[in-house]
Amino acid sequence: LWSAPILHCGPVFPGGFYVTLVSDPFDTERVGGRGVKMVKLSMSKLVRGFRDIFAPESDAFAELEAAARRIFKIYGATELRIPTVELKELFIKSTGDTTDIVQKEMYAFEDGGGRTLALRPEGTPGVVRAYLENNFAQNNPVQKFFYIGTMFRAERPQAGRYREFEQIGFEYIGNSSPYADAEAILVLKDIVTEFGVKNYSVKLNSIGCPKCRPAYKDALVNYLSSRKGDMCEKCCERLERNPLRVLDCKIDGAKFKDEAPKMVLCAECEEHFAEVKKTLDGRIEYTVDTNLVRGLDYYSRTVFEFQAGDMAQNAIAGGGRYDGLLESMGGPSMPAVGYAMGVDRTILARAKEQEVKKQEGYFVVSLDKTCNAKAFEIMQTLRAKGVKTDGGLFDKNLKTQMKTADRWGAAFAVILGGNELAKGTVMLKNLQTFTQEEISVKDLYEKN
RNA sequence: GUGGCUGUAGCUCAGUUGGUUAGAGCAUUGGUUUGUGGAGCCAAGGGCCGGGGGUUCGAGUCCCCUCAGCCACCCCA
Repeated sequence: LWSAPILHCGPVFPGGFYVTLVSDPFDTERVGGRGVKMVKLSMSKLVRGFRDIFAPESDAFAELEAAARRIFKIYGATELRIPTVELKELFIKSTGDTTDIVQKEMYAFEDGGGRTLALRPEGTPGVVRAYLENNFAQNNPVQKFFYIGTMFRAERPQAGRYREFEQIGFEYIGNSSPYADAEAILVLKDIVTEFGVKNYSVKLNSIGCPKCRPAYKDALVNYLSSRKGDMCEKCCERLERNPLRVLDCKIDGAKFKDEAPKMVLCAECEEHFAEVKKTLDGRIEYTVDTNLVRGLDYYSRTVFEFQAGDMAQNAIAGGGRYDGLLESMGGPSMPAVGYAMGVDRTILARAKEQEVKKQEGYFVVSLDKTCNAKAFEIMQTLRAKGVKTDGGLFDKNLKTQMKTADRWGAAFAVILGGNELAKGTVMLKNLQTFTQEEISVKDLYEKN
């Protein structure tokens, strides 16, 4: 018993106390005998990096998800719902065992059956696993999937960076054509536009394939090793794990940029990239950024990133081609391209652009008890017509009801008092222009 | 994960070299002698001063620990 962890037992007593067994029998605070302690019940707290999302932010989530579903449907993509938990090794194999995501940000745990599982840190591995496991490669190889769900990474939280965050992802499997790359980028653009983000920029690059990248990587590592003395500590680490990142270093990356060997794409990659750019020209504004590198191991050829906002976490979406991933996971050789969009960051980007609160619908006000029944009837009739209608605070005074109408964002107040009730009319007040008119209830219904 | 800043009412913030019962604005609730909100007036409610420990006659204030948020790094969406 004494080695057991703290056990809660028994009911909560008045004053918010409950009895608990503690593992240390010599606990000095014990009150009820050996190892038994009265503890003040404390309000459960939100876990760091996790959060509650209320309206209007929760509305924005629903809006973006709806916009994405509309656009994906137009592009012929189908929704794939993947599980939140996978075997940990899936992420090690696919995301890459050198990435920070796998090395230190995964929520991994052992379940009761001795399996080592992990909360998904990204969606692509699950989608690919589902594709392979259900043998799409044989039966119906070309697939356009999208998914919507929250991901988990144990990073230090910051604005636009949470430990549980939502991503909307797109994976186009089985098409090696540069048009597939363009399609992935354009479907993303259409969603961002549909949702209403205006100020964003698109960065594009090609990081080559297993034919041309290793040669470049070797040349770069060679060069950088010779310059190790000029590098910051962190870059020396980067040199081991992800040498391309050294050129991005804010401390002294610029020193090497000009001298460092340049990426030379092989003929096939060059042609592919040229075709992608040609297809995008005139359809989307973008800039080629030869320093754009993805942090995940599986990318090849085309990589891209959508950026918006002024904070450090300005990447609202990122992705690229991953032709080698399926084969490296034990599947057939199968090309693929995809991306993930950070829902929170996209919403944040739009919120900074527009702060106008929109007013819509009716708020029904009743001035005294004799009018309440009729007022409620008006509310339900408008609702039956599909019009956003609120109200019902009939016990409150007029001032409070009007204030509430304003606060809840109604466009019109429908005011019903004894005079109107007798005549079968209402006062219809436009809350934006301050004007009002008396109209019959019948007219009110017919307007909607 | 590393470094810096912050934490007092629902929100934004005052709070003096440590000293009575911790304040303001906005918000909320009620009233304004009975029908009009987004700047009228009057009144009221609302505080584990993030949490724990220490120093002291006395801590919102000083010290230590801890939790959380923000910023930068790191990384990524």
